[in-house]
Amino acid sequence: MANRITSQETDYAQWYLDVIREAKLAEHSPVRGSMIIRPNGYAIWESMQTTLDHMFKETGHENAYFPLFIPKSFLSKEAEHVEGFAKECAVVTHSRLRATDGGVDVDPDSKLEEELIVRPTSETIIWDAYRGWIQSYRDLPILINQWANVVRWEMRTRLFLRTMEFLWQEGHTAHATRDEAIDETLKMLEVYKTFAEQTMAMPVITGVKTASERFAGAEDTYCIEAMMQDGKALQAGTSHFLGQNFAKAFDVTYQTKEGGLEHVWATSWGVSTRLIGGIIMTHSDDQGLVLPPALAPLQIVIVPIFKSEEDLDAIEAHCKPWIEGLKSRGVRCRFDHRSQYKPGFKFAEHEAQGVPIRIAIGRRDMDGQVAEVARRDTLSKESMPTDDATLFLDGLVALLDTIQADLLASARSRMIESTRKVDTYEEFKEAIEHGGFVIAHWDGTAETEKKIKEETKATIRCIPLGGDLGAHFNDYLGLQGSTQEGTPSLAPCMVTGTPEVRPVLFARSY
RNA sequence: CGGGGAGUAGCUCAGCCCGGUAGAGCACACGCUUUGGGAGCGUGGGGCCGCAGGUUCGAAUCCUGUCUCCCCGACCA
Repeated sequence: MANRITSQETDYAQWYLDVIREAKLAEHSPVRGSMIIRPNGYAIWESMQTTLDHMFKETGHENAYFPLFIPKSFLSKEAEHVEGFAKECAVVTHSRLRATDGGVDVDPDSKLEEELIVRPTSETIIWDAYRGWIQSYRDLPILINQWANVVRWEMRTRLFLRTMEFLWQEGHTAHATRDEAIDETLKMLEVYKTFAEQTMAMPVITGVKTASERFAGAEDTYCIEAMMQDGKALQAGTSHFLGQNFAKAFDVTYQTKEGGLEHVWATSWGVSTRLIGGIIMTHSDDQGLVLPPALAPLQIVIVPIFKSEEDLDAIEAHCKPWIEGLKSRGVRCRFDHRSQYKPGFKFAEHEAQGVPIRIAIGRRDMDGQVAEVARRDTLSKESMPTDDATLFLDGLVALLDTIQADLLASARSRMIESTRKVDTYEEFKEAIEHGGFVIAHWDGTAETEKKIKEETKATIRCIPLGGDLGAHFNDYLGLQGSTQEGTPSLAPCMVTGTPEVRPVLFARSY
C-alpha cells in the first residue's frame, strides 16, 4: 500500500498539499493564485458558515450584501487604508472585449470613466452606504455582516492560507460611542475564540497587534493566533476597532440625544477560508485530513464488508435503523454502499477525507451483534456491541464528543509544549529556530520589532490579552488573576534592555 | 519581484542531452474471478507533449518569448 501523502517529517509543505489533494478539498485554477474549492472543501466552509452565522445572529447581527466593485476614488478617502491596500488591488479598466482573428482583445473604446476596484475589503463601500443610513443616535448601532469573496493581488500564494481571491465574512458595525465600539470589537474576538476552540478544536491566543501589524485604517487590531503542527503561527481571525476613521473619511455623523453632531464609531471583523488551512495544520496526520466532529460534513460512515449483493442488501437493511437513529440524534452519517470499491480502499479514502468515525460491519459482526468502530483521530479500533441499538447509538454520539474534546486537548498541549519563555536575545534566536511561540519582553518600539523580524524572521503575533489563556500562559506572562486586563510581569527588553516593559508573543508565521 | 525546480493521458512520471510513427504505472470502461486495510487477469478508450513564435524536409526534443505550479526570500487574512 503506497502512501500517496508525503510524511510531515519529510516535507511539511508538500504534506500540506498532498492532504488537500487526497481529501479532494481544492485544486489550483488556471489563474495564478486562485483556487477551485471542491465539494469536500466547500462543505467544510459551509459547516463553518452555519455555526458562525448562528453565533453572529445570536449576538444581534444581520446579514447584508454589498457590491464587488468599488469606485477607485473610495479607496483614497482613508489615507492609511489606501496605503495598506493600494499595492494589491485588482482594477477593472474596460468593459468590453472585441474579436480579433483567432482570439479576443480588450476594446480600447470601452475604457471606463472611473476605474473600478475589486474589493480587497469592504469598509469603504459600506461606510459610503452608512452615511445615508445614519442620521440620529436612534439609528445606531448598525450590526451587519456579509458573506463575500474578496481579492488581494498577493505575490505568493498557498492553497487556503493565501489565495488571490478568498471567501470570508466581514462584519461592519457602527456605534454611537467609543466604548460601545470597543465592546463590540472584543465581543466578536471572543466569538472567534469560542468558534476556533469549541468548533474547530483549535486553541488560540487572543491579543492586540502591534502598530506595524495593524489593519490599515484601524486604531487597534485584535486577533486570534493559532499554532500549527510545524511550529509556525497562523493569524486565524481579526477584529478591528476602527475608531472614527471611516466615519470621518466618509462623513458619517449622527445627532446625539442632546442635539450635538458626532462622528460614528466603527468596528470590522473577519475570518476567511484560511481557517480551512488552519484546521488541516492543527489536526491532520500522514494518513490525511483529520476533522473535528463539530465541523466534519460527514461525521460517521458505515462501510459494509460483503461478498455478494445479497450480503450487501442484508447489511444495509441491518444498518438502516442505525442511520435513521443517528440522523434523529443530529449526526451526519452515511452508509457507503458503493460496490465497485473494496473495503480497504474505502478505509483509506475516508481516512484521507477526515471522517471522524468509521464503522465496519460484515456478516461476522452481524451474527455476533457487534460492529468495528474506528476513530480517525487516534486510528484505533474497537468492537462495540450492537444488540441494544439505543446504547450503541448513544455510545457513538458520546464518542463524537470525546473525539472533539480530545482533539482540542491534544492541540492545546502541543501549543503549550511548543511555547517557550526567554529573557535574552540569544535565547530568543535559539528558541525561534525550534518553532512555536516565544514569549519575550519587548520595548514597544517599531525599530526593535523590525530588527527582530529582519534578524530572525519572527514577528510579534500579538500582545496577549491574558485572562483566559490558561495557567501556563498566565504563568509565563506573569499575569495576576484571570481578568481580561491581567497585569503582566515587567522586565527589561531582551534586545535593548529598556527596563520595565511587558512580554509579548513572538513566532514565525504563515 | 529576486534565487532554485517543474509543466508530456484524469494522476505520477519516462522520453529531450544526440530532432525521425508519443510511452509506462495508476486511474477510467467492459468481462470474469474477487471483497475484514488502497484486488487479480484479460480487452479497450483516452494526448494540438502548458501556450505563442522561430530554426528545420521534419520539433515533445534545438532557440526566443510568455503563462502557470512547487520550494526559498521581500508583502499579506
